[in-house]
Amino acid sequence: MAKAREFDEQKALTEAMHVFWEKGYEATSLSDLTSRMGIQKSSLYAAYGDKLSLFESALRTYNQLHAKSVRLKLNKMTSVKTAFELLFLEGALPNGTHERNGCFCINTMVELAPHDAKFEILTREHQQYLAAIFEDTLERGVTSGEIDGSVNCRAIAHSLVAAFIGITVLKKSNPNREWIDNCVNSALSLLTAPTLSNGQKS
Amino acid sequence: MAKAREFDEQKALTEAMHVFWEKGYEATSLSDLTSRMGIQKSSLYAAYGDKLSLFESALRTYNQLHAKSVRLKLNKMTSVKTAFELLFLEGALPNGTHERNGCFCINTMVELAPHDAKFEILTREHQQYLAAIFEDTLERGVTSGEIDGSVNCRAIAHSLVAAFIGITVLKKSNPNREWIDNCVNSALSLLTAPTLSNGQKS
DNA sequence: CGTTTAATGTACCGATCGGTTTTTTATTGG
DNA sequence: CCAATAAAAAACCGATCGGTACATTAAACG
Repeated sequence: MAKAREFDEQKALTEAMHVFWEKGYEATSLSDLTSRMGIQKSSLYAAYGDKLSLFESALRTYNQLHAKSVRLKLNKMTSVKTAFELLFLEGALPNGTHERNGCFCINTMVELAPHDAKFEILTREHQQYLAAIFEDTLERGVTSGEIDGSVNCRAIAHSLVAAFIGITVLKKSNPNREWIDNCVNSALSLLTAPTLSNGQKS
Repeated sequence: MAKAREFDEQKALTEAMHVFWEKGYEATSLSDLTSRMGIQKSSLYAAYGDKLSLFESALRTYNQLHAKSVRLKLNKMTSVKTAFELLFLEGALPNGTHERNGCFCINTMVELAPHDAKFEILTREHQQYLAAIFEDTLERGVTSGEIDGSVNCRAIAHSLVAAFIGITVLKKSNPNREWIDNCVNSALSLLTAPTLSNGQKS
């Protein structure tokens, strides 16, 4: 046997996640990473492979944390509507991170998904996962009677995911508060005012 | 007097726009630009300044083309609802560009707006401009009787902009067709089913 | 304790980055 | 036809890029 790894692999990965999250893939240099992770380049390559595969690991870490955070946030409130309202207004930052960073997965959808099939898939799967969480939450609302049972929960979940993306990205341009409130209200209206065009499959 | 510029300044700028649009700011190198623009580095710097200011010019060009394209698309159809449906499904690519590129302005909101105040402002102003176009279109629908006169056109326009962003970004992960259709239907439902939560200011 | 073995620190790699300087070319006005 | 002038081409710049090779250190086992 030989030396054991001196640094906490998961902790350093979390640091990498924050760097990539803040700056994006291209704008992040190896020295950005090593300084924030507190390790040397050789250790980085030994533990995580090259820059792109480290990025992938960082994104997978984020997606897990994010999904857990979203699930928690939605389950915390008894009112489904209030839960979504909070989620949309605040986002779901795994830790107390700067709001301007937005969502790491969304950022990656924009930067890498169009040019790399691996990230197209990875980001799509996360959106599908979020949609499933949303759908579960909506069905909880149906069960509790808060939401009309005639609505198509899956279709609404799909729309809420897109609304979440739209609001998250829009926030990056620092629009006024009223704008965001309007968007949130419209999104929430989907679960109180089912129209014919929404309740049925195609 | 001396030599006149040999290349078409506006045409080369349009080429630069397409490169930045496809690859983003960081991933685009000067040689990417010069080869696509058909000019040398010295000409580039003389005509447009450094990389960042060329990017800014390219984005401004895009925003103008995009706004014009959106306006045209919305005014082409007599039915406001159909017009928005087409816009949301197809986006508004100034020329026959690859759909996966999405919207250059949205891409910039994600990549640069959080780190550069100039682009935060520039992208926000474009969203505001789009919202104004949307609002005009909605009011046209109210005038024609297609849309209920009690709706808050500005609030709905705000929401439609966010929905547009959400759908455009979501598309980059290549979701199934049903998903997009659900999102479009939900967005359109905003202009047929005004709920109380949406019709009033705060 | 000493050897093995892997993790770390350091020096290094060619390539390319954004940007500038210098040289060449061409055009226009006198 | 000839300066004057500016555009275009090409050579050049230090810095940094992602990635690697090698030397050093230290821990676990016999």
